[in-house]
Amino acid sequence: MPELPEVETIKNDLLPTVVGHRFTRVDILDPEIVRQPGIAEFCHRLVGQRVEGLERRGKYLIFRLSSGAALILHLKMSGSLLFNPRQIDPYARAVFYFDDGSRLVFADPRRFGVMWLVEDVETVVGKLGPEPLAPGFTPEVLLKLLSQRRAPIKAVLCDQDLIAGIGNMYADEALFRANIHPLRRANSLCWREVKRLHSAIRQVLETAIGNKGASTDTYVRPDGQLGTAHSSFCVAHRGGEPCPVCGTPVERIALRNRGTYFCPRCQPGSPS
DNA sequence: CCCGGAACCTGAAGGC
DNA sequence: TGCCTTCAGGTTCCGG
Repeated sequence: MPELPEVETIKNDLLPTVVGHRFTRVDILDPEIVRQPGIAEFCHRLVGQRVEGLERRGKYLIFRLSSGAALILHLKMSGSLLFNPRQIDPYARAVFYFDDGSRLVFADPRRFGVMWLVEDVETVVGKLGPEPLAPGFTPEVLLKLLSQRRAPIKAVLCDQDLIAGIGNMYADEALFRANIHPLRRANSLCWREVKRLHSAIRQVLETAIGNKGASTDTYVRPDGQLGTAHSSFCVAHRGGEPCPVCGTPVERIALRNRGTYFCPRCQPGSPS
């Protein structure tokens, strides 16, 4: 599942290969993947544009174009970007061709992935909360966000309008490292817990970026390599396995229809 | 506004 | 072998 570390890795991998090149052709194989504008206009306005920059915001990937417009991609749960793949991917939804002969394939088995071509990036990413790795994201900022919510802390961490980029797996990992039960109400955390959580969020995300993302499911890097971040996960996707700290079996509960993994001994307490 | 649940989608994996 | 259920989960929509 591409979350912040996976999208950051894809951005870093693609940066040297696409920046400075022009789109010469775009094939849309699944019309559902284009959210805005219509397909014909999307292709027409993209072809001929040079990529001036590549950025990440939350889980969104943003291609800055020479016209001033931007191509924005969201991989959702199962999307991947493949650069010059050897074989045709059976789940290819769109193919971009560049002026140096290279091509970029947007593949997505579950068909949730989407793209926009917009003049103003803010119309797509405008409601996102702060970047958790930006200097301005301090423990004080986190405390303020959490103090306004009484939903379970796990659900709040995954809310993109509050903090951008954290998804199911990294929320579980951050809460484990901070020794906080996922069902605790967000506004019940004390200052020490907020500081621990702030530090845990940054550690978990930075470590995962260093490991080039987590290949738990369909995620691959543009060159086809897998990320290795999942091998150092403590609880995420590890139901029944022993906690690496105390040996207690990792528990799995459902929260908002999402698997939530935690250690009942290292993350004690329940709601309230 | 806040919160929780369902829906969208499809393949893998496990049970019987 | 084959059918059925569960799991995976980012985002959006809807009802309370």
